[in-house]
Amino acid sequence: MTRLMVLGLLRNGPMSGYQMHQMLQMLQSDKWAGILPGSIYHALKKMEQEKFVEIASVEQTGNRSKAIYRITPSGEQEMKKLITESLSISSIAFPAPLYTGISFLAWIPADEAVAALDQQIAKITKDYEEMKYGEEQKQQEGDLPAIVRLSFDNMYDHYELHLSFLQKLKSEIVRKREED
Amino acid sequence: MTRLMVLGLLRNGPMSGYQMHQMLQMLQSDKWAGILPGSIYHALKKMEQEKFVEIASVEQTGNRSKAIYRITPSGEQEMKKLITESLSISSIAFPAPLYTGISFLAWIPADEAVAALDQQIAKITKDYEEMKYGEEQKQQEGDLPAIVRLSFDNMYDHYELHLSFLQKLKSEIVRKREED
DNA sequence: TTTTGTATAGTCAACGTTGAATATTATTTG
DNA sequence: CAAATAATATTCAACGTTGACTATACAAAA
Repeated sequence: MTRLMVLGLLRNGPMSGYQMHQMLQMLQSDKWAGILPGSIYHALKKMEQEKFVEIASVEQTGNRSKAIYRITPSGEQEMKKLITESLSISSIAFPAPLYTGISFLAWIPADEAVAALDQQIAKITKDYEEMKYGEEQKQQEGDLPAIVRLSFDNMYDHYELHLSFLQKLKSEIVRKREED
Repeated sequence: MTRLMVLGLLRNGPMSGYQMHQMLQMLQSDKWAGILPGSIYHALKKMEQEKFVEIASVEQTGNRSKAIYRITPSGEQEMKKLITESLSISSIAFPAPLYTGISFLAWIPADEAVAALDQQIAKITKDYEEMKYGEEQKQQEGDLPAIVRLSFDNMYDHYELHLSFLQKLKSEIVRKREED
């Protein structure tokens, strides 16, 4: 996934690893992709060996230098392969850490569980609102392509599904505590 | 997550790495947790060094031997810490590979994209049905605790949300192709 | 103008995951 | 009963991720 992201970004013109990192932050794709700088540089080094990318130039600023990478023809082939792959594999993702925690809920006091869930709810709610706000801004710069619209809506659906699940969990824990 | 799973399993009595692997498969938790044998053995070795688990005994079957691990008191403390952690961190998960593929959809022919999505739809549909079937079986062994019920329902919601998203994507790609 | 802070640009060791490989025992099939 | 197949039990090298660390350049404040 990191590899596809890197190749995809380079497909719109040469750039440095640092620029990629900045771009991912601007596009909010750090929210769902979570690609850290280290992974970008690693992917660049690796794909340079494999001849999928190459250094186009090295820009100097005083004593500091940055490497500008470019995608190669065989890199473009690889990119197409990765796109098809990423569409065909199962991308379904479950909140695995939460499920694991739930499996062993009985081993901690109900109060602690509720407090922990409240922390998560707060964090997700904040992310959700930031995303909604960030998108309203974009809305004003003309309307988005239908597919982008669909993807954003899907992200919102995920936030809503997850928040609703967390709330139900909390209620059930509280209900059960009252029961005893 | 692997660590919590391992400690949690050991909390119900000593067992071997191989038994853990089998148990995860039986509980369908391989569906959402996706913990491979290698990770289990690695976690056991690591946590043995950290004194969270220890070898309770070594069983021999002819020439082959298996190690039975047991959780230690400090392992139980660690487990509680990990439970709280897993409930408090943000567990929201997006279908990142799919989103990445979508971002670069324009670089492959629409037909290939649709074919790839169809593959994914087939796979997910199959998983979804297997899960539904597997659960009907359990249903008959008395009803499940409310929290388990909630978690299963959440898994179904995830399957349905994802399938619906994939269908919408397909439609939009087809619509756009017709448009030209 | 020096210091403080922040943006730029990247490296690297430690860590966990993956999947192929290994080796032994148990079971089925011809 | 021999051969093939499956189940048991684990190892390990290759790989990617993480996050802390380094180091330079630039801007702002004191």
